[in-house]
Amino acid sequence: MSGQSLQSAFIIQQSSLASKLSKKVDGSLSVHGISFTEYMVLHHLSTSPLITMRRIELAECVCISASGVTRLIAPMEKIGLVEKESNPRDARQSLVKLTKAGERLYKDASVTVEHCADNALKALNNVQLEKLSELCNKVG
Amino acid sequence: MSGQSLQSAFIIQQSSLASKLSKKVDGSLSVHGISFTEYMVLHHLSTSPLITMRRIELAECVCISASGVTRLIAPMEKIGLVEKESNPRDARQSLVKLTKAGERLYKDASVTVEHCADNALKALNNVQLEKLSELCNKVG
DNA sequence: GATTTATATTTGACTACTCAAGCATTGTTC
DNA sequence: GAACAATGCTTGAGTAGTCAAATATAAATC
Repeated sequence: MSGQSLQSAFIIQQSSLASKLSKKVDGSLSVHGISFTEYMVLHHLSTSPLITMRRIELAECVCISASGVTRLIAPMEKIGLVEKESNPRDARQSLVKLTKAGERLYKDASVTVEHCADNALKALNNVQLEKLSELCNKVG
Repeated sequence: MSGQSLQSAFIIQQSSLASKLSKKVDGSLSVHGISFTEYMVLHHLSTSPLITMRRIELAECVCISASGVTRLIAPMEKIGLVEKESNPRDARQSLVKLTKAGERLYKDASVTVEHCADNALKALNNVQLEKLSELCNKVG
């Protein structure tokens, strides 16, 4: 038996768990016509003070590349979930702002995500979940 | 302040953490010429009793689709990390078996993954990591 | 203030998947 | 044992990203 370190084992476990969870959430969001990644954009925008973010900030938050943001945002803009704003102080930037429609969709989708999350995490009580979250927070 | 449930918040936190961790591991594995997904295949094969698995089992373990396995395994077979075997009892099956070279690469890559995992998880001691792992296990 | 360097974004070419359809084989049912 | 359904796998077409190069603007340096 070649012993595997606790750390390696956790990395593998975590990757598998994340896959399963994100597929669940992604599936549940399909009724709203958005992916989990798009939901993440709406989430980060709506929790941002001016419901507006730079594309690079979004990339960082959503854990994708800058070009990934460009390609992700384009269709969201087309269907009116977000709109482009420019920063008068810096013409390089292209700010992304949540629209009213985007905000509405985010609220609706959040209900779905909550149901899905509750269901996926029903094996844990609130104390356990808080502990888990705290430990994850230490890692990241 | 629209309160977000503990559950939703965790799903988002977890997804972001998984992204970061898997990118780290993936990057570290590049010196061995394999991706994290390919490492997962080697891992599951090498911990399997006959170092041999059906493609559908692999798909399940690695959390990708059956066609994903087909496309993933093809180049691994070409470079000799795994080989195809057939099941005399069921001609539909195409078994995947770890080769000696695959085993060697897995061992080398595991050292890298351990270093990477140790580094990524250095904020947690063993007790905390065990607790974290146990809680994740309850979820999945 | 001209030149160089750094930053923000987009684009082209690519990779790593996905899903749905197809094919071969096996199992079931009558 | 013939017909139908289910299983294991592959293939074609599409999607969601990646990276490196290009472009535009801003900041720093001389």
